[in-house]
Amino acid sequence: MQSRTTETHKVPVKRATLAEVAEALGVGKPTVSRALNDYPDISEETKRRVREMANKLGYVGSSRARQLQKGAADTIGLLVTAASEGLQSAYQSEFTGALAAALDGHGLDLLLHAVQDPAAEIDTYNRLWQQGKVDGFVLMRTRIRDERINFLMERGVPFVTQGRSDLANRHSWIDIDSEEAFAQGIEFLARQGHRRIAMISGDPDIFSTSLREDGYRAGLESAGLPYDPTLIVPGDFSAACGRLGLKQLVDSASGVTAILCANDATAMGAISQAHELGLSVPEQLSVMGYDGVRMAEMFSPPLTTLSHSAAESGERIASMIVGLVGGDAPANHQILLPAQIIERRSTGPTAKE
Amino acid sequence: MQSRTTETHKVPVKRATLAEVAEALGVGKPTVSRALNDYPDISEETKRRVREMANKLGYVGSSRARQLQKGAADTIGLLVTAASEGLQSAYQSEFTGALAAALDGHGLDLLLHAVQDPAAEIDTYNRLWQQGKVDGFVLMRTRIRDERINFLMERGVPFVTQGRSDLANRHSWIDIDSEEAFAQGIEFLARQGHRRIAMISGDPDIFSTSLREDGYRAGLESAGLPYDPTLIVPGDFSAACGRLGLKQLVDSASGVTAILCANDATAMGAISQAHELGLSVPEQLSVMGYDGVRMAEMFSPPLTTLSHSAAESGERIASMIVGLVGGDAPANHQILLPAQIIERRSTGPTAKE
DNA sequence: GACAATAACGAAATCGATTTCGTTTGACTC
DNA sequence: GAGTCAAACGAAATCGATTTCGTTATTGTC
Repeated sequence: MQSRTTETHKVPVKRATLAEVAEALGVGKPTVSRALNDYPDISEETKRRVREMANKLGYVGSSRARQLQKGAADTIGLLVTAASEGLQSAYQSEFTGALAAALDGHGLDLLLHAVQDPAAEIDTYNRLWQQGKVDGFVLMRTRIRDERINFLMERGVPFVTQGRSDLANRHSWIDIDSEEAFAQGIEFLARQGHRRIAMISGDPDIFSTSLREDGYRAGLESAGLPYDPTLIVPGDFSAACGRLGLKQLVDSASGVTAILCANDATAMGAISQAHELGLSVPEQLSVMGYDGVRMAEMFSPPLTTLSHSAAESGERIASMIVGLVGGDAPANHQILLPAQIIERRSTGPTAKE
Repeated sequence: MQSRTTETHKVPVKRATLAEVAEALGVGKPTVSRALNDYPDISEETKRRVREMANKLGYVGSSRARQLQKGAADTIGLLVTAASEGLQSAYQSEFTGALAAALDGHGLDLLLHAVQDPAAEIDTYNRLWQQGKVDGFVLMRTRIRDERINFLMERGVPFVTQGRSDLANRHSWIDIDSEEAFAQGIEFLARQGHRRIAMISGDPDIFSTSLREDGYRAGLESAGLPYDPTLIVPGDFSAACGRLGLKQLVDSASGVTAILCANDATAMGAISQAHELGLSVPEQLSVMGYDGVRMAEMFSPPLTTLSHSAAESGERIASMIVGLVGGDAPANHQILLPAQIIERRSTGPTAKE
C-alpha cells in the first residue's frame, strides 16, 4: 500500500536560510540579518546587495527561529467557545474577519482556537501563552466575573477584551455603549407611539447583558413609561431564544407592541416566530435588533437595528493589542464606541385595528 | 507620560524551561525531553519524577523551540478573502468554526488570515509557508484555474481544498456533491408542480458554480422540463445578488414559480426582495437554498435548503490534512459528501389564482 | 604623524527543545 | 571472572535568526 508522496508530487522546495544568503554573498550572517532589518551600521551599498540576493534566492526568514530568539510570535490568539458553536453568531464572525484583516495591517496573524470543553478553556489560554504561540489575546463576550481576565491579568499576558468587565478599570477593552444605545432604541420606539415595549435579553452571564437591560430601563424612564419587570424575558443571544421569547410574550397577553432584542440574531428569531403566529411585522408588532449585522438588511422585513461597526472595533482592537504587546499600560487603552439606530422596516407605528 | 506597565499590573511570570526542570531534578535535559515525550529508553520511575516536577513547575514546552528543531508548526493556515468581507458568508464561518474545533482534536491550531489585496494572496501563502508558521493549508472556495493550487502543488506544500478544481485528481479535496444535490432540488420542485424553475447562480469564477448549474440542467432533464438558458441568472453567492436576481426574473415576466439559489444567502436575499415586491413565499413563489446554514431555519419563512454538515466537512478535512502533513499522497484523500433536502416553508405548490 | 572617533562588518553566544552519539551501570553468559 | 549486551542517561551538536562584543579600516583632529 503506497501512501507516501508520489512521483507526480514534487519534492518540497527547500527554504533558503540566512546562512545561505550570507555565503552566496561572501559576508557574515549578522551582516545579512542587520541589512535586512535595516540597521544603521550597514552601508547602503551592502544593504542593496543583500536585499538583491535575498530576493534572488527567494529568502523569507524563518519565523520560528526569529520567534525563538526575539521572544515574539507576531500572532494574536482568539478563542471562541464551541458552546456557541464556533462562529455561529453573525456578529462574532463579522468581528473575527474584521479583526484578522486589521491585525494583518500590523503584521500580525490571528490564531483561532475553538474551545470544545469549557473546563479546558483556561488551560488553552495557558498553553498558547506558555508555548509562545501567541503574544497576546483578544477576548470576546466578556462574562461576569470572567476568570479568563483574572488569569491573564495575574500573569501579565497582554489582552484586550471586546466588552467591559467587573475589572474594566484595570485592563484594556473596547466596548459599544450599549446602555446608551438601548436607551435610544426605547425612546425611538416610544416616539412611534409604543407604550408597552418588551425586551428579549441576552445571556445573563455575559457582562454586557446587564448594561443593555439598564439601557432599556433608562430609555423607559426618559420616555416616561413605567417599568414592568415581566417585560424583560431572558435569552442567550440566539435566534432560538428570540422565538421562545416572543412566544412567551404573546402567550402572556402582555399587550406588547414592540420588542427590543439583545442582538440581531434574537430579533430575527423573534420575527420568524411572529410570522409563524400570524403576527405581521411591523403592523402588529415592531422588532428592533442590536449589532447591525449585514444579514439584518436582507431579512424580511429588513431589520431596524442599533448598529455599530465590526470593522472599526476590529481595527481599534488591533491597534490596542499592538500597543499592549509593545509594553503600554492596559489602562491607557480603553475605548467606548457609540451605536446608532438604523431604521429599516421591522419597526413602525402599530397599525390601528 | 507613563505608558509602561504599571505597578498594579503584575510582572509577567517567567515561563519555566526544560533546562530548569532538568536542573531541579538533577538530571540532564535530554532525559527530561525524552521522558516527557514518552521515549522507551527512560525508566518508568524517572518518567514519573519528571512529569511530577514538570507539573509542579508549570512547565509547558516552548513550541517555538520545538518548532525550530522539529520543523513543524502544528498549525494549519486558512486564508479568507476580504473581498467577501472576511467571514461574511454564514457557511464560511460555520465551516471555519467547525474546522478549528476539529483541528483542535488533532492537536493543531488554526491560523486565520484575512487577505486584503487579492494580488498579495499568493505572497501570503508563500510567506506563511516559508516562515514556517504553518504546516499546511485549507483552501476554501476553489476557483476555476485556481493559481493557489498550482502554487502550492509546485512547492509540495500540504493542502486540502474545500471544493474540487480542474486539477482535482492531483490534490486532496473534500466536496459536496452539489451537482447531484441541485438535480434533486429541481426534481423536488418539479414534483410540487413547478414547471418554470429558475436558478440564481453563484460566482462564475468559483469552480463549484458550474457543477451546480450542471445539476440544475440535469434535474430539469430528468423531470422532463425544458431548459431555458435565460432562467439562469448570474450571481456571486451574496444576498445582494439574490435580491437583484429575483428582481430581474420578476421584471422579465418569465413566468417563474420557483427558484433554486446557489446558496442560502442568495436565497434569503431573493426572498427578501420577493416580499418587497409584494410576492408571498411560497404561495406565489417557491425559493430553495443550498448549504443548510443555521440561520436558514430562523428565516421567514424558514428556508427549504439542500443541506450538508459543516461540522462533518471540518472533521474530514482535519483528518486529511493531518495525513498529508504526515506524508500521505494527496490523491489518497478525496472525499465526496452528499447533501440532503431539508424541506421547510419557503417552498410548496403554487397557490391557485 | 599619532591618537581618537566612527563606520562597517564578523565570530561566537543565545533562544529552548530535540537528536545524535556516546558513556556508564548492571545483569547475564560461559 | 572476563566479556557481552541492553538499559538508562548525558554532553554536545542542531535548528535559523538575532545580539553581544569585538575587530578592522577609515576619517578627522591638533
